[in-house]
Amino acid sequence: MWLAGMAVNSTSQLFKSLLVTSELIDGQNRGRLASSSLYDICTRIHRISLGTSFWPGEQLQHSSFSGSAKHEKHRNLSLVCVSNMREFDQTALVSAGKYLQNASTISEAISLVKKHLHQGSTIDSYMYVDVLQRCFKHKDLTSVKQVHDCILKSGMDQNPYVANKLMRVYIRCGKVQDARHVFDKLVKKNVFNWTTMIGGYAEHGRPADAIEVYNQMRQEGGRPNEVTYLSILKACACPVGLKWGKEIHAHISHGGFRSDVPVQTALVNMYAKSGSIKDARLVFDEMAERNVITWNVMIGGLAQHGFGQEAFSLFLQMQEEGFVPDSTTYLSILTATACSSAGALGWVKEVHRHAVKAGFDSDMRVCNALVHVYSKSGSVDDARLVFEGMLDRDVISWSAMIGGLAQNGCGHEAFSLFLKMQREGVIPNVTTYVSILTASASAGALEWVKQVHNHARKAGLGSDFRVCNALVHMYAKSGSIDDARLVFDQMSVRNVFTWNAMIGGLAQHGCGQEAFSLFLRMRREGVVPDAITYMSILNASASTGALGWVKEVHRQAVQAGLDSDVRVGNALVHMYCKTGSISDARLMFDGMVERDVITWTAMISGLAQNECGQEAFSLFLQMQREGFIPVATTYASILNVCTSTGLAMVEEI
DNA sequence: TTAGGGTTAG
Repeated sequence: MWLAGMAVNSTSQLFKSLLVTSELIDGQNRGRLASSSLYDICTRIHRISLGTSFWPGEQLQHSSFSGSAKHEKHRNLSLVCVSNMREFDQTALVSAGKYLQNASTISEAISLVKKHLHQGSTIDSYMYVDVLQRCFKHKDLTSVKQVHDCILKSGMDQNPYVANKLMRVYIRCGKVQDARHVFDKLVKKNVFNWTTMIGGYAEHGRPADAIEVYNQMRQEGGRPNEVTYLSILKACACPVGLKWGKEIHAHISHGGFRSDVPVQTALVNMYAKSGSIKDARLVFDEMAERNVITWNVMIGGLAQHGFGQEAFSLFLQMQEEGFVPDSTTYLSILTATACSSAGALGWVKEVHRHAVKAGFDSDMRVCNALVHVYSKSGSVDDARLVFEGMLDRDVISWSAMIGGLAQNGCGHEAFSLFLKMQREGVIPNVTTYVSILTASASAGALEWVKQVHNHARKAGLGSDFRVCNALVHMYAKSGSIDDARLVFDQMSVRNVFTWNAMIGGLAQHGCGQEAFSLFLRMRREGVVPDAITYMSILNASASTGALGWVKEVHRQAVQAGLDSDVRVGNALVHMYCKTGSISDARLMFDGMVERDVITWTAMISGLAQNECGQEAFSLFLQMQREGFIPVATTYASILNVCTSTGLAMVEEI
């Protein structure tokens, strides 16, 4: 038996060799011993005596072994070592990684690990990291569990590398709780372990847990590094994360990371995603150095907040400053929200021109975004042009085009494309079905809705609640309230959207009583109504004409705190007018904090229909004084007043 | 060996 180049035949020799080994391990001599042997020895010593983290530099200090052999701790150490050394052979000293080189599959690698374990040979951290990396690649949870079992059996669960890789794999497989379990069991945690756990929570949208770990790290004296900050900032990049994000910002400033470009970029991103675009811009403007990612984050943040024009200016500015936009820059600027703003089409075309010039017109993701954005900004022709020019298309391309057509009143064409995509071998997913089923109502839609429903059933998506929600909505919209009800009744999981779609559908079909009873059932089943529910149920009152119902729903909306929602308010004004209580309508109208053109039109037409022509006309003037632009319905209402009463205001209008 | 800032359909 050889250890650190010495023959080991007795307890005393073993102990001597351990002393030499520890010297070799220590400091600059570390390199003299083959690393595989070193780790093998360390693993054994660790298993025997230390029970905590075993990084040689930390645990196997020279001094740990330099005391008298008579010392009980060392004596025990030696004795246990001896018993384990019986199983110790030269082959185990060969780097474990080499064993796995021949394993082509995960199961082969695991079999080798198990064989090793069974023979009592040492499995070093490299071997575990190697096999765990294979599990990571394939997101193979069953294999991870088997490897974890081996790790526990060989006592390697305290190895920081092994534990860290194990945590990462669990996180990748969606088992954050299992990662947390490994993490909690770690007696000594290094910055990698802390960061991995924080990053895991960030990846799974759990900011509160990430913050808890981050705070624990600081309390226990851990020092976050730049990667820790990147991870915790990612976790806080959501609306609830803002308050914590601000605290971390202060830690970063005090911790000397003010000029770290990735950390500062992550700060910009955190502020943008948590809703404080002003703070994002502040950090961005103060940065002395930036890179393409920094620009992309700021541009994307502005675009998502609806500041399309500003995003576009920044896009030009970055190029003036010598930065070359990449595909992400184009994706960031072409985000949906930005393009819903008025006048977006102009600069979308401008971005498109830039993308063509820069050669990104063949990038599938950029083209997908363009199809989406053109559809959103109302130019389905441009969307079609981009789509047709694409050499490669994935399910996103097809879904974006289908959704764009559906929303722009081309339901039939959307359906044809839906059939074509399948002919070309692309399998529709939930989004494709939802996209096509959110089409605007059109004549003859029912037939193809039924066919889409059939396809969904065949694809095994017939009971997916997102698809069913869209089906309820679309059946109701295309005229078959019975089919909508059939889908609704067969659903095992329903959310507020499901109830809203059904209640809204019934309301539109003049089934007020049925809508009301469904509204009551929804509440009995513990589903909390939202603004849309109240809006729908108020519309249902139109068919019942019952003022009592409107007042009751109004009372409940107040209780739920939703009466201040402009959509609910509009429906209340409208319904009070419809049921003949113009005084209640006016009371509601006057008390509204926020009004839009619909509010004004509802009140004006209510007054007009209830023979209050003069009042309607003065409200019509007031509306314009307050900066609201009347729409066709507003004019129709007010012109009705003029014709019926003979008021000489027509010219003024 | 172990952690890592931005990214398209609904």
